[in-house]
Amino acid sequence: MRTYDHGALEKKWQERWHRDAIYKTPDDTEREKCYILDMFPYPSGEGLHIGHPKGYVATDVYARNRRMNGKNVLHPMGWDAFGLPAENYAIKNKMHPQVAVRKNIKRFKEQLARIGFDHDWEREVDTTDPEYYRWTQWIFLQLYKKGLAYESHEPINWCPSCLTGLANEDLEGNTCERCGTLIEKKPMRQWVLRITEYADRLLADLETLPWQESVKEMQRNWIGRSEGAEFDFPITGTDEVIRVFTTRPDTLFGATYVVLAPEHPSVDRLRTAIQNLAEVERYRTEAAQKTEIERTAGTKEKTGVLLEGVQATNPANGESLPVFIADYVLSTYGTGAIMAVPAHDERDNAFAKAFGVPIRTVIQGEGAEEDMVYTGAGTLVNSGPFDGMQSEEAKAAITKHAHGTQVVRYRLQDWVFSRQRYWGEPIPLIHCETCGVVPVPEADLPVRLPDVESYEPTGTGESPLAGIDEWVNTTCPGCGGKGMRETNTMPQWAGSSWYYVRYMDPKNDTALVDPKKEKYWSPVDIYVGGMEHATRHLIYARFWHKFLYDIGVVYTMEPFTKLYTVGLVLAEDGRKMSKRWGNVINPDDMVDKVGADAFRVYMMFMGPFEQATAWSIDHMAGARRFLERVYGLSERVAADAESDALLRSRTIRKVGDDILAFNFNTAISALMIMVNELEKRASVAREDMETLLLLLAPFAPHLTDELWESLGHKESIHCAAWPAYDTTVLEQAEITIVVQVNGKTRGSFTTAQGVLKEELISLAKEVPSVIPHLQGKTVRREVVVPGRLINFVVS
RNA sequence: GCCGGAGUGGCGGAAUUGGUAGACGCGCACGACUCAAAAUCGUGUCUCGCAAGGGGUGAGGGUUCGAUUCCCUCCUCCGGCACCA
Repeated sequence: MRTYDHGALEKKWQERWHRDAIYKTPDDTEREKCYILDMFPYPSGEGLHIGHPKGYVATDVYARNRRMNGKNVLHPMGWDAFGLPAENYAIKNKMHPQVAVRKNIKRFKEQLARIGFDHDWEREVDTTDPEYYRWTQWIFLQLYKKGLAYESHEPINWCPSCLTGLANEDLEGNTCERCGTLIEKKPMRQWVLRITEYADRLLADLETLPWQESVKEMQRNWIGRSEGAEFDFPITGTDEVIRVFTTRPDTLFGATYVVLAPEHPSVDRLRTAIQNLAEVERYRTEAAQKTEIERTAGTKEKTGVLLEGVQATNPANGESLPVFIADYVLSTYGTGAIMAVPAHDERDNAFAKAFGVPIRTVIQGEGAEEDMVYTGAGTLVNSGPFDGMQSEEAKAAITKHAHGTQVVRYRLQDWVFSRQRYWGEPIPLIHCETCGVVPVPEADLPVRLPDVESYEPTGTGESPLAGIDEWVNTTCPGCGGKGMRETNTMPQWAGSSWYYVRYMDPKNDTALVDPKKEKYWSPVDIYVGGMEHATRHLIYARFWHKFLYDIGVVYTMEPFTKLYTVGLVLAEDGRKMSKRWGNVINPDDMVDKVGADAFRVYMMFMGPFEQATAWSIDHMAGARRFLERVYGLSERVAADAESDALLRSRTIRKVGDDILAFNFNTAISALMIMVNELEKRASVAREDMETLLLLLAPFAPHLTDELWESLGHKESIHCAAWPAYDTTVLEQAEITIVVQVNGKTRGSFTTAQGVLKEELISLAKEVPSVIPHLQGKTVRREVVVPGRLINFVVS
């Protein structure tokens, strides 16, 4: 008996697949395509994490199955290599980030190769390759030209540890997602993308996507749509008008004061009217520094300052109202100003009680309790001509009456797109004293990232690029005069926002993508990656895709049709893997131990793909044992063995359906059942064995190719056709009918399919274990479920 | 607080539209092989009961001939958003 030496066997097949280029993406566009994509990895210095291969094995299995089914498969891989970790790694190890990235990519590739993936490496992309980021810059220029990229000096999130500005999406609460440091608000010059312009489409088109509900819901929450109205509250004795946003125009008569966010620009314009200016300024300064910390501490205690001498007029009833500034009103949401209705809003209520402002009930609702702030809808009271009206109706009526405007507001904020760090795509703009901001001509792209002596962030609000005079100083493309290059770089999320397009046409140097190729391959049919990208990468990519659609570069509204999120691989102790716990599992060690095939089979068998599951060395050993048994079976193949068409057909159907539905664990279970069956026999029919190998090939590509060859095949099993199941055989198979009496199972019998109801009933009554339960009883009802069961209701 | 997802043996987990709960694997027990062990193979493995039979899918109610699946109330865990007006 031969031995299953996975080391030598896997090496042999990996080399042969490479030699024969069997995974090369076909050029012809006649056949049906399948574009299956992994979220490409960040090539960190740590090497491959165990979570990576789980997703990659799934797409690999799927891709192999599709290829065997005759589809043109695009299953590429690449590197998302710009960004902070590479830069920090480079700083720490005193090497150029590009050198560090190349080194890490090499390591990742070796690790991936050992697991036997079917990626087409001719289409590899690397976001740090100037030929790649040339097009990232090109997209930025198009955004700029359409007015969707703008320069701003607003206060933004600043990480005092990473020394860069961040987008809202880069925060975890009030801390930096990367390093956990508390975020500060810092006014600085920055480039911002107008993603809010696409908020409505990003939200609406979610409905067209067959994604899992949780991801869609996360995006809905992130975008945060609310319908309401805006009203103008004029300030007495000035030209100033405060515009407020509310979702409850029906409560307008209950407004007893107005609150502005501390940063609200009206405060500056009202300086002469404000009698307690010193106090106001003190509060504003405090708020600017303290807000974030206080919010983290979780105190909801209301603070604020009355603007003495300032009165606002309620547009509904002409009432004169006091005006406050308070940090519970956010400058970034709505208009940065609210009308406060303490009777029907928890926060306004708390503030009003703390500051002694009157509280006026204007809504009476069912279930309203004493001492509780009623925030529901109801019947209007104390609302002049609108008394007695219902909330819904009153919203429109009062909006009209008080000359308000119906508006829709989003929680989503524009995408802060500049980073004050070295390792990113340079933003392709030039500042000129006469022409202002001028885009770099497209012919001059890429604007290459120059070498620099120190990659360390400066912390000054400028990137290290600002220190390279010979790079910064250039000629203005507009007037030919003196120009200075933009020194901010793009965030890590830029390159990953369109890479799936590049794979379709990776070598194109005259256009972002050849329209013919884009039309053929787009959209991505299956996209697989981590849940953590739900409100970042997946929103950014959808935004850029819609923009590319608008400018006619791509032809679909959405980039990714199906989305599967990889469930976390936990450590054996059930906790997250972490160096701190010392419970990290290294994929290389596992592959050494049991081989890539057993590793792959285990990863797919460990549980439902999208669910978090703890690693188990024992369970992985079980996967290895399973493959040993397949190996053993192959030595029992005999010409005179009886084949089992029913077993084959059942397994073919189950495995095929399960792979397409991403139910890999039950697919493997079906293969195990087949092996169990075949093992009962003294010898195995060639046809049965070949079917087993074909079905197992996507999961265990090396072993199956070896055994396939040993059966005399010259061509790789991965170029063979997926077997078809025989419908007739399945239809002619006997089925088991369960017999119940009063809903309790009392027996079963087997019969041919399609037997008439009457005959089934008489067969059921004759089942020995059923007879005693019917004796002396009257059958009141006979429930017959075709092909499944019969239930006698007796008394 | 709002929203989404999930609770099934000792463990990972299976169960078409409501139709034999616990497939498959791990572990464990016993047996075979062995001087012995490992490996391998065989048998058993939700629970109470000698058995017939009863109970059982987080808890309690309901609908139904029949509920892990549908409805109501509640508990627990995971994830997202959260002073968003």
